[in-house]
Amino acid sequence: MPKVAEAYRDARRQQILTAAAHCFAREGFHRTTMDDIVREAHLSPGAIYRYFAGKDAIIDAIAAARHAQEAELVAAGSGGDTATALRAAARAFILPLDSAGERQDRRVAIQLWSEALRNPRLRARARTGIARPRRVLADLVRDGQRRGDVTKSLDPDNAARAMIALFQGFVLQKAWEPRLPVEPYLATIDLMIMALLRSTSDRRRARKAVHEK
Amino acid sequence: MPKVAEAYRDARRQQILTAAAHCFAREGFHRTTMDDIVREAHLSPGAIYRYFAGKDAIIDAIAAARHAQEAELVAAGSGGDTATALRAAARAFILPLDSAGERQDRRVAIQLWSEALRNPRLRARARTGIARPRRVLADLVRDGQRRGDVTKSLDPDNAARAMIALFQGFVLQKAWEPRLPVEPYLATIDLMIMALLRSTSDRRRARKAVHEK
Amino acid sequence: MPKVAEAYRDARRQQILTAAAHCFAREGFHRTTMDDIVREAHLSPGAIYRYFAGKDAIIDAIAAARHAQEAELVAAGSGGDTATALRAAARAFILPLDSAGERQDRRVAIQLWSEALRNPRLRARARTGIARPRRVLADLVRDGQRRGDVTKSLDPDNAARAMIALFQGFVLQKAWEPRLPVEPYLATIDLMIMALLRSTSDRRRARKAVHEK
Amino acid sequence: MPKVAEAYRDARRQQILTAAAHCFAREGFHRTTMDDIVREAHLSPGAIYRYFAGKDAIIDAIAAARHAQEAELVAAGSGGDTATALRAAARAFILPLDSAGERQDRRVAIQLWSEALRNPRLRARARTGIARPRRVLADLVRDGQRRGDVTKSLDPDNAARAMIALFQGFVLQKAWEPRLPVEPYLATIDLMIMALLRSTSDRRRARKAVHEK
DNA sequence: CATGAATGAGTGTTCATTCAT
DNA sequence: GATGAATGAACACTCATTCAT
Repeated sequence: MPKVAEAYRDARRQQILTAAAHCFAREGFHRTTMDDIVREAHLSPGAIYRYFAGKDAIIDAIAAARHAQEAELVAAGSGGDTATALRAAARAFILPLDSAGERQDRRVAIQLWSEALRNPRLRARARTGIARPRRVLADLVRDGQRRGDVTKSLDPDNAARAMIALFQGFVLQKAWEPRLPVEPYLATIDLMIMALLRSTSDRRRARKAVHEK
Repeated sequence: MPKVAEAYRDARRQQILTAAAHCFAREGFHRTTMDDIVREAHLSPGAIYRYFAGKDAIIDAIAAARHAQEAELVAAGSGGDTATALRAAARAFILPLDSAGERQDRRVAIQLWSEALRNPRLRARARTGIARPRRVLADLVRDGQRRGDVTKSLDPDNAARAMIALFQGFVLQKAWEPRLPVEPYLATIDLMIMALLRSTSDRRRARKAVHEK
Repeated sequence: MPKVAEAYRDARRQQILTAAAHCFAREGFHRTTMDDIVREAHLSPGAIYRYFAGKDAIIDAIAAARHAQEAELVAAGSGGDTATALRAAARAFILPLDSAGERQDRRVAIQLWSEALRNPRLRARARTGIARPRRVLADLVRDGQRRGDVTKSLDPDNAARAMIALFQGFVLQKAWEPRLPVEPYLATIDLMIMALLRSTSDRRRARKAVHEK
Repeated sequence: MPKVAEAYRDARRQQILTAAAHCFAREGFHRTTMDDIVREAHLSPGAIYRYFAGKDAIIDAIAAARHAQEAELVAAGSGGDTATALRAAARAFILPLDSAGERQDRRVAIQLWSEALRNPRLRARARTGIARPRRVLADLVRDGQRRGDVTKSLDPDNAARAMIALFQGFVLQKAWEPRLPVEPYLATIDLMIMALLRSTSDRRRARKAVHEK
């Protein structure tokens, strides 16, 4: 396996994936023909089949790339206190939604949600793709609970699910209404995070105050 | 336009829509052929085209039915104080997700999310289908703010968006993992609602306490 | 066979034929669906099949009606000398081509020409439909030859064919260019007829003159 | 655009057109299925669609080929005196009608007449396809008039129309009765041509004779 | 390795005709 | 007789994939 050849292969693969992503975002998986991708990638049909087993393999590779990218995002939101970490995570995911590239990728992602219902491979990817962020977020909640920032009554895993849902739902809503502003939503999420944290600390403070009386 | 004939027509339409929904949930819009629907509905191709202009019209009719049904759900969650109303709404939407029928419908709904990206008619349906619940929820928040149950700093519309997102995201996660239990998630949402409300009342109480000093 | 019922039947048949002719002229045989005819005739599909065995039977009946009508036209052009009779025939056929009704019928007729190529029944109708006019015209030529108005060297049957061709070709050209004026063409045919007649009489006169010298 | 590839493409196109023409002559446009053409051309459905956008495009290409071929025929009949030129033109068009290949093409042509009624593209082709021969023939008549061979009272354009009609009508009649002999018809046309020419010269001669008296 | 012409099963849809009411 | 809902074979066309060059 010579290094050069491998780099060449990767470049070609990337070229195809980029072209395919464009087409998919524009027309959807099923309305996009292999010929569309061929044209967009400036290649020949035969060439594409040297790099991917078929249309499904391309979709799968796109899903893989997406999840890899998301894993990096998750890693970013770490360090600091609970509130800071959660808010950083929210920012990391939601702010990019206003960039054109991300918007395109998210249109594809929504289609992957749908495909995952029928395609076991994609479903597995979707599940594990979500598992990692969920674990990270749940750990953050657990940390907060240990520090006393967050109520013990909050189930870390379902809280993580909820945070992810806040993101997924907004991705969807923004895909349907691209001009939807991002900041107010982010502010709302911040408020929710703070409410969850403050409510406990307030209570603690309140309890403290009572004790001090 | 005799009553009987109209009722007959509606019954046939429903028969087709039910069959189509089954197929769509099982195989997806694009992998479902008209012939699949024909077989499932125990009809002939020609018969179907008497009632729907084509496959797209069937999908559209399913979307319309879905949104009509959802509108009813929203109406249910009204009356009582802010917390009760919000929790009722959450229950109304999330609890049914464990029933087989709803699960099937939600699989179709997720595909509609995806289709709405490219199909303007469906996108319009998606937007208006979400607009009504959003208004109801936003009004609930506004009511809470008027009563002093909810911080003024919470933007009602974006809070409503967030609550809808909490639902949409969970629909998605549950579609990928059907055995995912519903109650813990609901409990988590309850906690979030209470946090938002308590935090303000706590603060008020805290402020009061300060004044009383 | 009661008279009333028979008249009723004929009226219904005519109603269907008229509707069909409209559709055929507008859309052509093959693009016209039975449903089009049903709608245009304000009847039900079943009703039509009580009067005609099928679409082909309707086309056939239209062809029959057309040829019957043409047979009447031919009968009109009789009596008087050769030139008068021929010119009358030309007028009888060509002048109506400017009327809207005839234009519609001719559009249908041209399609019948085409159908006759494949449909033996229609071909037989086309042949016999043309046979009668041809005989009448050929007889006219023969009369002229007997009177000495027309050269003996003119084959009566082929002369008749030529006259019919002059009509058929013009029907076609006018169908493609509906605004094409009819009179100049008629004048041209008149001139051709006169030329054929004069040429022989002139020659005779010329011969006479030589003899008289 | 390499020469070889272009030649290859043209050969394939021709192969399809030939196969289609066979089918159309045999069964008519509408009774011919794409599958018939596919079988006749020894190709696959997909292959055909690489070369033609659809059935209509094939019909259109056949019409184009036909008119191109006809344009060549017209060019042939030139030079010499009026009578010779006209008779040559008549021969060029009518004599081939006895060959099997031409007979097949004419069956298709008659269907094109019919299609042209509803298909604007084909109608345009029919009109311009006839316009050129008409101009050539009209010019011939005009030349004759200038030389004094033809009466000034003959309208050149309508005379040309008449000659074309003589051809079109005969094409039709021969399509219905393939055994119809060609020569007697040609002889009849010759006589008509000579009558038109002689009548004027005779008259001139007659006038001369009167003057000489 | 690359090309792109060819494949052919499969798609959504139509429409002449039938027949229970 | 009349209706019009239902039939289902047939159609034009598509497109993921292959493979000779």
